[in-house]
Amino acid sequence: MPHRLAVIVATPAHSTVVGPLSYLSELPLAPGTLVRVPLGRREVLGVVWDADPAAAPPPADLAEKPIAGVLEGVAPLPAAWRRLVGFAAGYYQRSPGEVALAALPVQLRGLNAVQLARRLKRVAPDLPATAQAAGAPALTQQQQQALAQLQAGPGPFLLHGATGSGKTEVYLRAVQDLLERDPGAQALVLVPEINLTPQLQSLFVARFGAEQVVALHSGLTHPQRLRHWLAAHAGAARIVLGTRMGVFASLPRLRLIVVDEEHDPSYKQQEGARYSARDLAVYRGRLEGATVVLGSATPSLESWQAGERGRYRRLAMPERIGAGALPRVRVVDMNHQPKKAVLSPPLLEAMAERIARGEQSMLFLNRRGYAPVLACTACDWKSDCPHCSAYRVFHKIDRTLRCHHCGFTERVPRACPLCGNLDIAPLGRGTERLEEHLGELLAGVRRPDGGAVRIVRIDADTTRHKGTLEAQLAQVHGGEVDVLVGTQMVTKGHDFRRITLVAALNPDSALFSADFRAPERLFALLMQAAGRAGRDAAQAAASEMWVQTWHPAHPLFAALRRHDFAAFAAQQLQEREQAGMPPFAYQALLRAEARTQEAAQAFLNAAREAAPGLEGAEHVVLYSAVPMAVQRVANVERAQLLAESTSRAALQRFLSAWQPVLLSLREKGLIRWAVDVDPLAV
DNA sequence: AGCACGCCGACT
DNA sequence: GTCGGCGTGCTC
Repeated sequence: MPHRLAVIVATPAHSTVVGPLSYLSELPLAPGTLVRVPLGRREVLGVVWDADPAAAPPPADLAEKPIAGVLEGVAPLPAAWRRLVGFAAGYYQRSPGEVALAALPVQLRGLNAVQLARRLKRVAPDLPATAQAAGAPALTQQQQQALAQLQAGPGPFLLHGATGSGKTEVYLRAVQDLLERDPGAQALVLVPEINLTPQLQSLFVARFGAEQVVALHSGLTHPQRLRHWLAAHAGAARIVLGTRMGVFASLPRLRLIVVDEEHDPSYKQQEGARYSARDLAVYRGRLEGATVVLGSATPSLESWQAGERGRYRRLAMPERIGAGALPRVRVVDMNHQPKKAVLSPPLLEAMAERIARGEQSMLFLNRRGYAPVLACTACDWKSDCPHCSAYRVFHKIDRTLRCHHCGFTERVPRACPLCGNLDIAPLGRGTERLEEHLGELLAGVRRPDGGAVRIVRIDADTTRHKGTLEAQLAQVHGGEVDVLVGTQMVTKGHDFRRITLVAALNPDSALFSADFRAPERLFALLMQAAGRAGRDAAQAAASEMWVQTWHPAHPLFAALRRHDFAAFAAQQLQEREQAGMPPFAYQALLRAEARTQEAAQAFLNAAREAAPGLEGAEHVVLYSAVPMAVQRVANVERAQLLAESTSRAALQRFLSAWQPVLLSLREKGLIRWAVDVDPLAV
């Protein structure tokens, strides 16, 4: 008598196939076993799932097929991993199959038994971990205290450490301590961006040896990804460094999870299953009895509030290592500067002084390209994207107009396409134009060796090719650059020792944004940027962070001047509480994409009308359907509807009850829809 | 998601 | 007369 198996496969969330599929097998197979199963006319990878005793038996007329095969040599995925996937699928309203299969290396799908056996042989042997204490610096007192509390346990911990306070060393020591106590244990260290993995990896490899450490992120080739994944899954790799996808790594002996820069929005996946790797890390830690450390100089208000409430234990490291003071913050009131000045005279003067002394400055402007819009001076033509409700950005370097939403690119027209006027002008400025402008402004300034000022720009455009970011960073570190111009990309993580002046040119839009999280992000960005300056203790005293603003009296700047995150957080949390916003309320967005805005909104309105009476609905407020901020992208109209509740559990119950209703509401013209739980931008 | 089937425009 | 556009529909 063949055995009946529940198997999950990569079915998308809104397919009519919900829940695990039922297959037959000659042999009983443990949950977590990787299998190949026939699906339609294809054969796909699946995971044997835990049988749900409450599930209805499959219908009598269902012709169950036998599985096609088992992936031999790969141990079944552990129960804790399956529970994590099951939780994530439920919480973020997707199918377990979609979550699970997205978390597995794609090569598992394609390899036959022989190829897989060959790959398995290459996975590093299961050696006990050996911490090489060599090269470990002595800990400061505050680092020792943080570490002692971590070891005393349970957590989760929120490590609130100023930039330069040595959080990374605390992570390294926590891992070292873990491996010394338990040579088979595994640690997972997450960072927000793939760019930050190489430097972290070299630190960990230097401390623990290359054979202990593997990376898991989207920048790996398929064979690398498989090899690293298998090493973690087999327990051979003791330390896994990864981006948000790493939270789903299979780690049979996971004991420690570090989420560095926990406030970073990159931890929230923005497509498919829209999970928060930080939140799942906390859940996973509880599930597996692993210590969780969330680290940041500017924690998310969600995490900070959890600290206030005692749900997270806060560890404070307010001081920079060495004598390094935090840079002095200088707020320039643009109301008192010459009209149209992009760089205020005092800032320009301060930069010129640094250049003359052989020091580096860094300017950041959150807008790449030359100018965000090109406009005709005679009529009202502007460089709209024909496919999106957005302007195309002028890139002077190749004389193109590029849409940053859909990628549509054209040569800049010689004349206005509407009226034929030859005079079309850039409006506003991006990093490209700033770089050019700066070259003119600093043309008369000389370096100590009498040479001209050297400016380098770092943004997504200059680093498109592999290796260029590293090369540009090396230029900065090597002192071959006097002024660094860039987007927020340069403010993250990179340790520039020679920079003594950092300036934010145009941060005001975030102060009055419709997005209630904009001030939080701006404060984090400015604190992060300030942290770039004065890393070298010898120069720290003279380091400065400049901010140009039209609203110098804004409380955000007062807190920034004092480097006082706690004061800023308290003020923001008070505002959020009064307005009933997260973390004092829980949100979910229903997003719809359709051929027409009407069709998108019709779906959302129907969904809203179907809500009353559903479980949890009495505790959930549904707002009106509205077009998204960028209403049309690549000729697809987008709209969304906000659901909000003061009870996370009620919101969850409601979303689960809503899902089947949404499935039945497919309007014509509707392309796709998705639920985004705990959205970052509303 | 794939991968089918299924009905209407420009080509060998 | 076919090749092929992508609009619905199904997969244990």
